[in-house]
Amino acid sequence: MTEVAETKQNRVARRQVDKFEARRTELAVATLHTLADLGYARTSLREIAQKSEFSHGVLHYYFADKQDLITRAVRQYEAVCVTRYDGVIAEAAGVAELRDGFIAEFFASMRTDAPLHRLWYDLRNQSLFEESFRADVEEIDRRREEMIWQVVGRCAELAGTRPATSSGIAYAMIDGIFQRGLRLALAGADEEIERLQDELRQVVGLLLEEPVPAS
Amino acid sequence: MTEVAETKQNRVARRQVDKFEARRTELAVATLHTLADLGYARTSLREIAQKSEFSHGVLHYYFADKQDLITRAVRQYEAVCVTRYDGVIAEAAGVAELRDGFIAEFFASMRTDAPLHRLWYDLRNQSLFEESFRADVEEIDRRREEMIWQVVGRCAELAGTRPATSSGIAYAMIDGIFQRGLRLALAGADEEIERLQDELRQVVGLLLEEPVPAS
DNA sequence: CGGATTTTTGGACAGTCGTCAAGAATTTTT
DNA sequence: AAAAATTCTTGACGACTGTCCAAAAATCCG
Repeated sequence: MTEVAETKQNRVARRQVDKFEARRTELAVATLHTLADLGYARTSLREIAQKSEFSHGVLHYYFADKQDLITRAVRQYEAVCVTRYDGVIAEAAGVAELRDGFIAEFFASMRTDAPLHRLWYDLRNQSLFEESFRADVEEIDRRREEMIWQVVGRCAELAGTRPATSSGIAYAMIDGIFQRGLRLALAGADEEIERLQDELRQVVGLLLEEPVPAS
Repeated sequence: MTEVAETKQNRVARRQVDKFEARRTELAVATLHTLADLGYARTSLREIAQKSEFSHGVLHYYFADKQDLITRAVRQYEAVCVTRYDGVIAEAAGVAELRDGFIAEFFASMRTDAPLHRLWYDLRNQSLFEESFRADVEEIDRRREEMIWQVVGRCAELAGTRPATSSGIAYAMIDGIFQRGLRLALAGADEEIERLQDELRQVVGLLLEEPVPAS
């Protein structure tokens, strides 16, 4: 009996926990949108609440403080951001296909999720001033580097050669290009983006060593 | 007589204007230091005044509002930042010398002026959220791109070849590498910086086309 | 249904912010 | 040295912030 009662209690407890967690992610999503719209400096709890369907007081029912809420939102972002090229990597059969698929995805997300990306760079920079996010930001940055490195590594594999640079440098350069594209996208400079896209194709070439001719 | 009196008035007026301008730059410097220390989000007028020898009220005597003050500080930054490689470019006699001089300067300023650089990236990102700085930021970014392009161009010249990329891409990639180095520097990861420095030498090579052998 | 629990609201709080203005302090001019 | 113009300080203002809490509302459960 006790056991049955306990499992029942457990079931109830679990359901409540799930509900609680669901609302937490719901509010974290609203937070992410607000941050993407206004930037870190201008985002207040009342603005966040206004983007959700609740009042500002509820945020302290589900989160300890603003820090806690934003940290959660940042982790939410990670899930979205780091699996972007997995499909292309798995499916592409040749270097050219992988390169072009990667670039297509690269620029598509640059345009579609522009506000979210500018938030990422905002938070990464913010973490250079405050300790608080640093751990999470560094974790996400590591994942992003891995992601890029998988693309470059697979490219090299398909081309029968090796990457010309280290993982860190490759990521740094491609990230720099992404930032530039993002700024162009937010400025609406479409034709310049076209040019950038063409040039990125060449850069991917630079990142691979010349294949050694079979002796 | 009237003319003499006028020139005297003019002299007085000019002296007052100069004094006024001198204090403005003095306060703009204090603003720049505060921004570099705290970041844009945390910088308040009272904090700025505390870093100067005046009280917070004086800021509104010399500047219309916070916007005005920060804009002035940003322009102050530009003057410091954009002439960094001029000496090396002018003096270097060969590719290797220019490349190594550039890289030395690159990493020296990354370490010495780390707080100022993280501020630059903070403001550049901030301008993606607010209209206000955008014009000034874009102007500075253009100057930075030119600066890098002069280095790459001169390298190519000395090597008897051409740059392998456009100005925009070269800047984007090198800027990405700088940001990575900056993050490492602020984290105190000295040995990783060493590695990055070595790798940058190779990257500069990648930015130049292979010299065409004389036919 | 009716009591217990969870969830949500909306206002109050202490603090900080940018801005401003009245007047003290200082410098300049006569 | 007196008068005039300037530079600077100080305190106040309204608005906004994160946080907290009492009470209303909604939900759950016997």
